[in-house]
Amino acid sequence: MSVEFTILGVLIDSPSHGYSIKKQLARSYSEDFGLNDGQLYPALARLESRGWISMTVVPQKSSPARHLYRPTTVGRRAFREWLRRAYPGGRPVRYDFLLRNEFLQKCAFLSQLEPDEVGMLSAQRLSEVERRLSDLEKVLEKLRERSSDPFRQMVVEFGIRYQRLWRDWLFDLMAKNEERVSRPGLDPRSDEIQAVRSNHV
Amino acid sequence: MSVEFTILGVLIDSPSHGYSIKKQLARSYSEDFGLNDGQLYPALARLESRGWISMTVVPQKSSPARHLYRPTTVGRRAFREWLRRAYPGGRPVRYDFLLRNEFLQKCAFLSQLEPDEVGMLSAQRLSEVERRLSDLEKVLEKLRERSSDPFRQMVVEFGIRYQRLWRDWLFDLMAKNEERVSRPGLDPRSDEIQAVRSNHV
DNA sequence: CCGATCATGTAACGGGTTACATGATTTC
DNA sequence: GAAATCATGTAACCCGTTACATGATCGG
Repeated sequence: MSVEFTILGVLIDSPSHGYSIKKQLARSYSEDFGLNDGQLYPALARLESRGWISMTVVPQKSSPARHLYRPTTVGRRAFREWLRRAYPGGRPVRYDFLLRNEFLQKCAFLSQLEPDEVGMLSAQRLSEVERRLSDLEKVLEKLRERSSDPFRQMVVEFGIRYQRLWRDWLFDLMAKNEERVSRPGLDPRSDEIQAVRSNHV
Repeated sequence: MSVEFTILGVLIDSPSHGYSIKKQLARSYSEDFGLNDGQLYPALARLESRGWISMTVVPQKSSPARHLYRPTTVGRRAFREWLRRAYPGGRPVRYDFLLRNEFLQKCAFLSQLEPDEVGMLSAQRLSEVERRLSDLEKVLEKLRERSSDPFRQMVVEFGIRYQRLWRDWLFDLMAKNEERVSRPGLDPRSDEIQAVRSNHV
């Protein structure tokens, strides 16, 4: 269900073909928003079979024909319902941090590694974060120049703040890791031993 | 692959049975880390069939027998390799914000709704965020009392900062939304019309 | 007696990821 | 001549989610 609505939304903004949807998303949210083909084309097919969009073939001279998709009335209605729909009361919206992020997953077990190994992993992650941060900052600037939809700007703004959160947090992590070096005491595996000794359950 | 390593890591800390793994994770990361049964038990089976863990049945008086899992030597080695493994150079680590989060997905299209509808959705999301924030703060406090692994504390710390990011960002979003009320000008659908008029591609 | 807790799983479905397959045109 | 861009898709695999299925004990 998830990516489908984004695609539908883009089509409501302006009818277009698969390849162009990809481009639009990359342009508004950074290249890393890589909507892959194996997701895009089947999603379009599903939307069509559900009657939410309809397709016309537009032949091109000197390049494969485009499949131009347009939202139907039913599709527009479904989209608006989705937009308005609040999350039904109790539903927890599962862990939206931690999972899906390998670094955080690893973090929980980092005391098993030597401090310098931890340092290397963190440094690597940091450089990735900074690359993304500058990407997104450029994207936001462009959106501002075009004075595009303020809510879309806010989405990118979120991304920027998210990268900054990572950056600051990584600095703190590295500091914690340094502390471990200066105060040795515990060798990397001591936690494990303690835990095993302590019990199960 | 993803949850499997977390499970394996927990088993390396201390051998235990499925149900207890669930509990441990809930305890260290908040109840919202709901590792569901349909994920947990098959994952254990896969880990076993791969030879990374081994199982012994431990009968209980007055409750179903426990299946106690222990990491094997191969399993420990695989885990350490995973821990140490840096993300192979180029791999982009797809969009880790925006997707998987319905609210952000919706945000991109929020100008299609009336300001008060946007207000309601944001307020709802905000209350969810605050609930989580206080949950996680309690978790962190407990971890500190037990003076548990500093890296695990950092994971929860990340979660807290993440919720705070959401909170602050939602305030800004609500402010932007208010601005829209005071300066009417654009009716909710004007963007759509502009876009359609402007062109496709 | 009811609901929570302990304890195990399976089945069906949907969706994301990667890789494969094709082929013309444009740019360096 | 090679690589990128435009343009479409399919197939296989893995994984996550939800719901179903079972059953005993314990506390209120």
